[in-house]
Amino acid sequence: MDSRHRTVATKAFATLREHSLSSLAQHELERQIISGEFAIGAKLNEADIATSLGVSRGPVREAFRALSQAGLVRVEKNRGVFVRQVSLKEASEIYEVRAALEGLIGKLAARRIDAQSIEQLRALVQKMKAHGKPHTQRKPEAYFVLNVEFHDLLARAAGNDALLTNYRSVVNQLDLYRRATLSRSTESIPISTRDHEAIVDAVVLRDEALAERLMSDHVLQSRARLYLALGEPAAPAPS
Amino acid sequence: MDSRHRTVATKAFATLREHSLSSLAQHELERQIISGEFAIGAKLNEADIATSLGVSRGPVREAFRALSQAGLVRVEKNRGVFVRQVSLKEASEIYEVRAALEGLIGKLAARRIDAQSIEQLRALVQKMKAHGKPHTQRKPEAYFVLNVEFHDLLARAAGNDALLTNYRSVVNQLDLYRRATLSRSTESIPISTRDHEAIVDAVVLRDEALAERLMSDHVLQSRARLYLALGEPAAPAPS
DNA sequence: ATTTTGCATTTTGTTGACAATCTGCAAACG
DNA sequence: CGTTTGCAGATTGTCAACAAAATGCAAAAT
Repeated sequence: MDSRHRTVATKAFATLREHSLSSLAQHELERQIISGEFAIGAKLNEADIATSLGVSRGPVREAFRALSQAGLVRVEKNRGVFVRQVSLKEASEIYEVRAALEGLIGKLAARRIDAQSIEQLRALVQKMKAHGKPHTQRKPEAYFVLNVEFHDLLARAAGNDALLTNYRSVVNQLDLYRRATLSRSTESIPISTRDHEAIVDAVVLRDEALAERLMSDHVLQSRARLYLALGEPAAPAPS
Repeated sequence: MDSRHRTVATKAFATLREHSLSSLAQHELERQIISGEFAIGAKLNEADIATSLGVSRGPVREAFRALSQAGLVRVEKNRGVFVRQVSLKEASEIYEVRAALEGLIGKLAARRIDAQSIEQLRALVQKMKAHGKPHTQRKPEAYFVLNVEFHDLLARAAGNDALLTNYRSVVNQLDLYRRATLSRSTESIPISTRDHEAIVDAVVLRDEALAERLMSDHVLQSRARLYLALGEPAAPAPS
């Protein structure tokens, strides 16, 4: 037997041994929702999804329940499951929660980040800087990915699993709103990059209070830019 | 037919019309877990629970998935579902997240609380004060309930649904730890009551920064008292 | 022409049955 | 005596069938 094939088979075998079909379905659906393979508000048909995943409806229904609790889908009894629509008001509220969590991430990362993570942060900031230069016209989508990685790296560096879990859940829900409004491009790359450099500096200097404030403000400024881009009359009252 | 019976039947009918058996099972199991009807770490047998709820195993399995996402149970493939055990380390991390959320709750409540909620807050504080007086020996359990209501009332007054949802989830998970260690009595009623009065004052005066700081510190002091009661050598480094 | 009614189809909700896995214990083995 | 092996029972994982509800559409009624 070809060892390459045997390896693949072994991996699939190991995966099925430790994960149930429900959890596989849950993670695959989460990936598809976040990556945009389902439209916002789209109806998720149990039978179709079960067929496409090669399982029966039971595991799919279980996955739906978990995704509902995670805030990624909305369940209507006897009507179906839909990719969650996040309204502007909801997004604004979620941004406030995210700002509080990111503040804590900044504070804890400044306290606990290690040398390797600092290097990775700096490398990410350099890559993002390149995207800000006008002559190098690259995809804004690529910048968005780098930005997500920057924030997730800091969240991991904070060394608090409960915080990391809550943070990721909140970010996922905000992504639903961003996708619905195609407002990823409201990111102002030069401003965002300046923020990121200041944050890295504060973290490296172990200035917990500064890192906390910079992170929180960074998120609230994102929210403000969002309102501005939408031409909304007024953002929520400033703090 | 007795109108009293008809009313009961109508209510049950209406409930079944809008809620699926899975969501009913989910909420009932959540109630039982939080109220302590299941021991911490206890194994939840699908068939037994299905029988006791009068449904089949399907809806129970769906409820388990949601509860797992909510952090109330732990699922082990082919082994079963268990009431989540929260370790001291995890509890400490969750406390940090809660402090950040409560800080935001304080800030937003100071901004938006209405007169009625203020009255309810003050009534709760008065009730809690009565429990602190030595001559009136009442159950510490009763104080615990009032304390929960105080914090939940403030969380509602913050006027941010995403914040409220996250807050309640975090509090539920901390309750699992408190129950495991029987550490509800580590609450120092006089200190806690002084904190509460100061918080209400700050909120009523619309001092957002002060309310934010008081709420956050209040939670972190609870965590510190927890470490003290356990005789742990050192709480995490102060901020 | 618009609304309403009734029916066929589709989709979801729930259940019971079957397959796969784990657990506990006892017998066999070294 | 301790370890291993091999059942037998119990429990979980998955599936397919049935029941209940919603949807879409066409025919009938106003």
